[in-house]
Parts: sequence; C-alpha cells; structure tokens
Amino acid sequence: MTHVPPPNSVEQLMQRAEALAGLSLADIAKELNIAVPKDLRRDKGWVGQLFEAALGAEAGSKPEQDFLHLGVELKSLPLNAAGLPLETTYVCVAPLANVTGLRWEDSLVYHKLQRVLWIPVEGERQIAIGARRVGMPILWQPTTRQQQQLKQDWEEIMELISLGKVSQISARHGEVLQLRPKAANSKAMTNSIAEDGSMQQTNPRGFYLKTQFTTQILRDYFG
DNA sequence: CTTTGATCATAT
DNA sequence: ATATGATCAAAG
Repeated sequence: MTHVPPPNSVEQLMQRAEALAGLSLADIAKELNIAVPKDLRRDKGWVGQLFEAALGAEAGSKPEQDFLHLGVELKSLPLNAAGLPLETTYVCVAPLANVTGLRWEDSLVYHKLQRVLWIPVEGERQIAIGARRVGMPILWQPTTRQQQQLKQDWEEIMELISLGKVSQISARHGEVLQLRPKAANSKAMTNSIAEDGSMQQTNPRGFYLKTQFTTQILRDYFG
C-alpha cells in the first residue's frame, strides 16, 4: 500500500480532503494500491480506513483523535440519494464502570467531537463500493447549541450508568447522542455498575450520533 | 423505510 | 477484553 505521511497542518489536511471530492472509491483505492471489496459485509470499516490511508492518518486503535497533533477527528459519512445520512455515527466506547466524578469536559465524547473532518460519501447498497463517489469535506466544530445538546444527552446517559441502570438504556434515550451495543457480538461482556452498586457483567456499549444530528451538520454547511 | 440491537475485521 | 473503523439485518 502506498504510504501518505501525516499532514503538517489543517490546511494541508483540507487540501488533501478536497482533492478526494468527486473521485470514486475505486479511484482512491487504485492510487493507494488497496483492493476494493465486493461489499462491506465483512469489511464494514473499509471506507473509513481508505480515507485514513489517503489523508495520512495514523493507523491504530488508540482512543484519540485521528490527527492528534492537529486536534482533528476523521469520520466518513455515508449518504443516501437525497444527500442524507444513512447511518448513525460511532463516536467512542462508553465507560460503564468507575464513572464517579466523570465530567462532560473530561469525557471521550467531548474530546473526540471538538473538531471533526467529515467526508461525505455515497452509501447506498445498490451502488457498487468502487463506484461510490466522495463529496466535499466538512471541517466541523460543534456550535454552542450542539455542545449543549451533546452534554445534556451525555449527562443523562452517564447518570443512568452510574445508577446501575445501563440495561434499561435503549437507543431511544438522548436527542442527538445515543447508547448502543458496541461489541463483537451479544455474548461479549465487560464490567458495569449494578443497581446495588456492585459490579456486574454486561454487553459493551458505545456512543453514537443520531442521523438527525449529522443531517443538521450537513444542512448548516451546505444550506 | 427507518431505527435499534447485533455483528464483522483488525490491532493491541 | 478493549479499542479502532463502521454497516448489517431484524424489528417496528
């Protein structure tokens, strides 16, 4: 695979991202010598990893922003034919134990969403992976209102977790941020707080941005 | 058709 | 087991 060095500045990162706009995923993959899968069933993260390679993000599984030195997180955003998000956006894993005293400003959600480079891409299953086209990138920072919405949802969900009610939290909680399973399968287990305050085992969860929220981001940017 | 809960690949 | 990258697919 061709190697792209990390960008030296946000400007350079944006130039690279803008250069991808209008290209198909096959175009980008060819330049990087990366094979295009037939479908994403067994390669669910392929598009995101392709963008990481094309933009010079550090490949890794660290709980940090993709471009830590620039303070930027990279996210692909699959869109339908109407230009609206097809999927929720994964943010990070949710802490289910040892959460006493954890504040919003210290949370992983807060840090990851301080600045995000969104790369819109056609995502309908009827379009072959390689034929899907990339859109103009959006460098986004949450508005005061968006920060408030995220904080409120986060605090509500974290309170339930701290009270040992994680099993009662469904994806319907939260206006813009939701909690959902995030694991290899439903049998995977991690420590969480029980209602009596002791430790119990539950399926790991992650925070996701609802499509309504990312729709709003697109709307604010493109009109 | 949309959303919720489940799942896949890979690195550490 | 936990983190990254997410989409799949059953249910509503």
